[in-house]
Amino acid sequence: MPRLTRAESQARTRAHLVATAKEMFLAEGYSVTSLEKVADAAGYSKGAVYSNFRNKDELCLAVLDDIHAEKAMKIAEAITGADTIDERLSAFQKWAEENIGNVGWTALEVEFAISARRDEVVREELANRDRMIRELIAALITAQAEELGIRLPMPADAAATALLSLGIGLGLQRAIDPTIEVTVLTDLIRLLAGPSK
Amino acid sequence: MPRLTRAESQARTRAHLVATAKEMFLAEGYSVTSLEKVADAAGYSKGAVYSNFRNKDELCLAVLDDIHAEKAMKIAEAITGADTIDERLSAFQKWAEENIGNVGWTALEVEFAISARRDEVVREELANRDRMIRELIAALITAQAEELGIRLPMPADAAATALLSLGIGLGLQRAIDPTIEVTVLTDLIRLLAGPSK
DNA sequence: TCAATCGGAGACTAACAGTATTCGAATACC
DNA sequence: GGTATTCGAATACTGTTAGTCTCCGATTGA
Repeated sequence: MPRLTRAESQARTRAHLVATAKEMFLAEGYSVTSLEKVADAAGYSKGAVYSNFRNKDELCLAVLDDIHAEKAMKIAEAITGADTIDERLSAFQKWAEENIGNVGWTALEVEFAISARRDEVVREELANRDRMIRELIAALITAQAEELGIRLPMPADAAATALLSLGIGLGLQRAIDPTIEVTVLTDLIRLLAGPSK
Repeated sequence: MPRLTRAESQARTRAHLVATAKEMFLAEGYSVTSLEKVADAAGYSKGAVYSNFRNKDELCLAVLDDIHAEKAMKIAEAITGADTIDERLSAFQKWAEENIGNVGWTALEVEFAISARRDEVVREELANRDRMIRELIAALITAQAEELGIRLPMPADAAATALLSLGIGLGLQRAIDPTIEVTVLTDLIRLLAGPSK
């Protein structure tokens, strides 16, 4: 175990806190998970949290960044391995079942968004992230439609908004009633892809 | 001013509290609105709240009941006054802009759902309400489709789930970024109605 | 008229986010 | 290499909140 410099040591602390917070936020929820519990579970005190993050919201933003990076990797993997429409659809459906279907994620995103929406800085930050995701989805849709020779029944940005909204709404309802099926997502995609059997 | 019986007096207190809480929850949010502020604003003390409601969640459920009754009236009005598809669509769009578009409502529903989901009793209650709304929407869709001679591209219950999810997701994103358009909702309905242009 | 009841008041507790202060070890300077 | 400084982390503290408990006084029923 090599001796750590102050910067390295702090980075390690920060990473520990983010990892622990991620686990607890996803499992228990944002508001019910106190900073003290997170600090305890990670083996530190509240002081460690507040010298690494301005407040609880900043910690959660770091956690969400971590989650997003992970999700982006997974979805990229899922798509690159498929060529036909049907293969891509089933790859997407599998991803959706594991992610939208897994209640914790959407719940955390939504709980944080709702609780932080009164903070103008965080609200704007979240709005930007949301816009970027919608643009990314729209680009993806356009590319897929072009490649597969599909004529979309609505503008790509509207379709992207619809798809993202649907994902959020579904994930949220599943947090209340996990028996709701995720398949509606692929139903909508099929509908967008048109009557191509 | 006639002398009130004890029961009447309590009912009045309860109604005052619900009305005040409704206003404040919608304007400020659920978690940031303390019971003491609600009680104060209504001209009572916390004791009044706790002798009329088991806890904060119960008060919020009463508020949501109140809101739902109001919304149901409005949507019924909107629909009954229209005969053609286009009239109904624009009536619905108007309703959507005033309701989904008005950020407070969705935000309150979602904030409460997320915060109360750990309470098994409330969670089940919310799940039932959600199921009933989906069934109601599904019935509405079926009736409309039949009346207008439309063949739905997916089962009515899936369409209902999609529509509700879309509404929730849209309202939620609008709580973060109010520039997002509500029109996607009617886009989806047109898509469900098929190429009947 | 008087006793029982119960809606509501208000003091209290525990848990929380966030702040202020302090401690000690890694750093930088001499 | 010793000493002063810096700064990450610990800890004691504050203000606010949901929820509890006790008490008061007005309505009720006899």
